[in-house]
Amino acid sequence: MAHRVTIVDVAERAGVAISSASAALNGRPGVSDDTRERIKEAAEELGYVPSLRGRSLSAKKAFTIGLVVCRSPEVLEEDPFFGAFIGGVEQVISKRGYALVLQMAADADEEESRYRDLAAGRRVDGVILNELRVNDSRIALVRELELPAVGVNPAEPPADLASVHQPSAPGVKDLVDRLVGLGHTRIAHVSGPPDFVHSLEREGAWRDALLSAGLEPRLLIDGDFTYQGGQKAADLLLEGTQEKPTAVVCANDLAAAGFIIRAQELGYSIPEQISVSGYDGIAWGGYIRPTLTTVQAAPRELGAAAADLLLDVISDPERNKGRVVEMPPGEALVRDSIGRVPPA
Amino acid sequence: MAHRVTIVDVAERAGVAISSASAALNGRPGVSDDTRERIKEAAEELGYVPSLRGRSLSAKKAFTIGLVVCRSPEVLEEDPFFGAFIGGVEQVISKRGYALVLQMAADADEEESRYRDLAAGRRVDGVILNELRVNDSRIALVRELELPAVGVNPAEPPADLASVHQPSAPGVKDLVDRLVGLGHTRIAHVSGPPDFVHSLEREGAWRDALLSAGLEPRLLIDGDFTYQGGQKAADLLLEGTQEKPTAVVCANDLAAAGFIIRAQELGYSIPEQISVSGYDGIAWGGYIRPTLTTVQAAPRELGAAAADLLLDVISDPERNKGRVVEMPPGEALVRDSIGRVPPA
DNA sequence: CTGAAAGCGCTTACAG
DNA sequence: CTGAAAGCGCTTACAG
Repeated sequence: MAHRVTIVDVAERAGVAISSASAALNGRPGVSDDTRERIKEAAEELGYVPSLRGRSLSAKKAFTIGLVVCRSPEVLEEDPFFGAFIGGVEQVISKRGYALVLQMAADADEEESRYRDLAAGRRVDGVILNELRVNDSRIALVRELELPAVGVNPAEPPADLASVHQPSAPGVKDLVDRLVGLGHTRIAHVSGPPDFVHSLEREGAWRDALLSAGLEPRLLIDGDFTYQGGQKAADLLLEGTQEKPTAVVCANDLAAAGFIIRAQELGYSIPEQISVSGYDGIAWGGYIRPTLTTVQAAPRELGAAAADLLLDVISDPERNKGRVVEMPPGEALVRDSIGRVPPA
Repeated sequence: MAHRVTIVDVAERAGVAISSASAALNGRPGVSDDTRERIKEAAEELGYVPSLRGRSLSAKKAFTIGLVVCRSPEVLEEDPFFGAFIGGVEQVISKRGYALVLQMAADADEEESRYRDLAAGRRVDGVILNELRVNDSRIALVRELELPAVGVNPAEPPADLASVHQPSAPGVKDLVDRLVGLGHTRIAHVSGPPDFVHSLEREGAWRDALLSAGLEPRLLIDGDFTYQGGQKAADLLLEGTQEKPTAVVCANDLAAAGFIIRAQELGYSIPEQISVSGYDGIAWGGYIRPTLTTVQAAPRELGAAAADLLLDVISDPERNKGRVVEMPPGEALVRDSIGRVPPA
C-alpha cells in the first residue's frame, strides 16, 4: 500500500510546523499570507487530503449525521417518499463536508436502540427524527443522550428541540373544501396509524373542514399508510351495511391507490361514483388511472431543510435550540380521481 | 456535557492496564478468564461503549462502507429499487458493526469524484459499485485507490474485482419464449441506456430468444429506464409508419408502466392488442391496470449479498480477490399485461 | 498472563 | 507570526 500523505508530509515539504499547516489548511488565523500560500501549495503538490479519522478524534466530531428509517423493508420498497427525503439531506450535507449514516429499524424499540448505538459509539454528530409519533420517546432520548437533533413535523415543538415543519392541514382542508364544492356531503377519511403526528394532523384537517362546512365527520377508517390498508378501507366503506361515502380522503397516496384499485374491482367507477384523494404527491400518483388527486408535499425540500438546520444545531446548539423552520404547506394537486357528487 | 466513559475508566475500575482492557473487550487472547470477566463487568457497570473515533484511528478502519447512487433525485423518487437494495445492505452490515455512508451523484463525473473523496478522506473501508457501465471507469479507479470494492452485476467480472451477479437473461428469455408461445412474432424491446451492463444483458437476452425462435430482432427502441422513456417508446412504436409490434418487452417496470399508459391513451387495449412486460418486479407493477407481467428481481437480497461480500473483501482482500457470488436469476412473474397475439 | 509505551493523524491551547 | 507539546480514545507490538 502506497504511503498515504499526512499533514506531517505537508508541513515538512513547506518547512513549517504541523500546527501551522493545520491552521493554514483550515483557514484559521495565525499564519501569514506568505506561509499560508506555501503550505497550500505543498498540500496541493502532494495531493493531501486530511484523514477524517485523525480529524474526528481530535476535533471530537464524526462529520456525519444519522437517520434511522423505521419501516419494514417491504414498505420502503414501494414508498418513494424516503428516496426523496434522503436525496434532500444528502445534497445539503455533502456540500458541508458531512456524510449521511443511514440505518434501518423494524419497529420503535429497534429504532430507539439504533439511536442509542449511534450516540454511544459517537458515530454521528446529530440525528434527524423523522415520522414523529405522539409523545415520541426519541425526543426524551436525544435530550438524555445530549445528542443534537432536529425533528421533522413534531406535534407541539418542544421548547428545546429544533424542528422543520411543513403543515399538511391547509392542503387537506383545501381538498375537502373542493369536494364540498362538488356537492359531496358524505366524505370519508382513511387515516394513517393513529400514533403518528402527521396522521393526526391530516385527520384533524379533514374533521375541521367537514365541521366548518356543517357536515359531520362520521366516516373514519383507521389505515396504516399502506396500499393494502387502502384496499381494506375500500372493503369496509363500500361493502359494509352502513351509509357509503361519495368521496374518500386518504392520508397518503399509497393508501389512495389501494383504495381506488379495490373500489374499481368492486365495480365502482372513479370518480363518477366515488371521488378519491391522497397525500404526498408521489410520481406514481400520475401513473395510475384515474390519475390521483392529492396534496403535493415536498420531501426533498423537507430533507434539505432538516439537514441544514441540523448542521446549524451541531455547530451552535445554544443559538439554535428550539428553532423552528416553517416550510410552505403542500398544495392541492387536482387530477382525475375526484369529480361531482353522483346524483342521488 | 457528562464525562464520556472511556477505556481508561474501565481499566481503572477493573484495576488493569488499558491494553488488557482492550484485549479482553475485543475477545483477543492474552488475558486470563478471570481478568477478562472482571474487565467485562467493569465495562458493563460503567456503560462503556467504545468510541468509534479512537478505534478508527488506531485500527485504521472507518467501520463504514460507501454507496454512491448515481441518479437524478427525481428518478430516485419514483424507482423503488434503491430503497430495497439499501435495505438489504443495511441489514447485513449493521449486524457486523458497520454503517452505511450514502452519497448521491447527478452524473458519472460527479460519481467518480464522490468515490475519490470517500477514499481520500478515509471515510469508508470499501465501496459497492452499483449499476456498472460498460468499461466502467470506477473499476480502474478503485484499483488505483486500492479501495476494497464489490461490483454488482459487472460485465466480464475483472479478475481482481469481487462481485455479485444476478443473471437477468434467463428471466427475459423466459418471457420472450412465453410471448412466442402466445403466437407473437413482432416482439419489440425498449432498452435501458446502452452504456449500462444490465441494459445490454437484457437486450441481448431479448435478441437471443427471438433468434432462437427464428424471429428477427428488429423492433428496438432506446429507452432510459424512466416512465417518460416508456411513454416515448409507445409513441415511436405505435405512431410510426413502420410495422407495429404486438408485444413489447421493456427493460424495467417503470418504462413498462409508461408504455402501457401511453398505449392506452393512444387507444390500444392491453393485452388484447399489445402485450407488455417489464423487469424488476416492483410492488407498483401490481397496482397498475392491467397488472404488469415482469421478471421478479431480488434487490434486497442482492444488496445483502453485495454487503456481505464487501465485508469479506475488507477483512481479507487476498482471499476474496475476484470472488464471484452468483444469485439465482429472477423469475418471470406473469400477470395480466400479456396475452395471445391479436388476430391479424 | 500482564502492563508500560508508542502510535494512528489530526487539533488546540500555549509558550516563544 | 511560528513551533513544540499535549491530547483525542483507542490498538498493537513488545518487554517483563
